[in-house]
Amino acid sequence: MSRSGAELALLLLGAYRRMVDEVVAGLAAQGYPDVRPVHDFAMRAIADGADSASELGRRMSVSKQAAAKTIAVLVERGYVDREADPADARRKRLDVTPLGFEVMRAGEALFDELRESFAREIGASGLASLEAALQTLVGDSVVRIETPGWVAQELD
Amino acid sequence: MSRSGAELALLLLGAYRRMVDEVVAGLAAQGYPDVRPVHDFAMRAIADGADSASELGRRMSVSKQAAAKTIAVLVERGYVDREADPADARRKRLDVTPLGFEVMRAGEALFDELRESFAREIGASGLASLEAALQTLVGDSVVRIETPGWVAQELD
DNA sequence: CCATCATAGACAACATGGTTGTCGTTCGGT
DNA sequence: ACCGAACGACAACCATGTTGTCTATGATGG
Repeated sequence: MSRSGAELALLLLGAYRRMVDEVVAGLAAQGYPDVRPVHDFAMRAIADGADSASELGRRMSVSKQAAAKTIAVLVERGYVDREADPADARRKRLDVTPLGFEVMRAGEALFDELRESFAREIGASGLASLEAALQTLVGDSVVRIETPGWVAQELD
Repeated sequence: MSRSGAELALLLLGAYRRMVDEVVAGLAAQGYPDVRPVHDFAMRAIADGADSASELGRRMSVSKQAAAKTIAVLVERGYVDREADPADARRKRLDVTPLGFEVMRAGEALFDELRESFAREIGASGLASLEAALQTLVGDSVVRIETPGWVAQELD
């Protein structure tokens, strides 16, 4: 084996960074500046039913305080709406705004374009085996991230 | 195409995180707590001739101030030595200590073990195609990171 | 020889994205 | 009616980066 394990890690990180950097740059070019991956991720979770900061924190495996900071950014940019929950005075209900959905759609489109350009570079079958290999290696951890019935962690 | 571009990005990130998390945990178990990837990277650069904070910053594409903070951590933990440069009173010469080399060796071994366990999971040929595909996708960006004759950027 | 410019590093302020801990308020189950 | 659990707010802190400013030193060219 000529390649080292550390190089493999750098390759994985490099490929991820290439995707994320291009999508962030693409969104910025479309008038959505400074949209970080965590913002997109949080909006998806909110759209998917995480309607409170505590719930969002559980889904993203971060503390509710960290989730609240992310939410504050999204609210400030108009991507998420935050209003009192009539049914529970402790909660502030969260909703993704039309603008937020715009960003999510634009991000998805950019990611998909990027994936298609990958397919052109390494071939459709090459991409399929790449994804299959990665799926085997990461096991179900990606699935776990997207599982709606999130397993609550020890945070808070 | 059933899979989305965003999922591909998550897979790449997940695989990277799996490697890094296991190596960090392994190093901690061997008595090197809190060694972050950036620490290993910085030590490699220092061992490779980046003997000042400014030079290290250039090689890692971060500001010299950020490099100096990383160096401060490494010095405090005894992984790097820092002493006045007799030939240039502005500089503080950097050297990786024997303890630092121990950490680097341990990290390499853990990364290589992990890569071998990947080979068991997806086969040696599967790993080879994975690496080839990633190399194609990232282009020369990884090479650029390791290039000794680093292209100075606009930082500072 | 010396004026000027570039560089090294120290220090401060700040941003981002996390963490813990504490607290008041509200909800819900016994 | 109570008490525990949960929500959100607030503060303090950490890690890792950024700028910007400053001093000391080195290098270069007239």
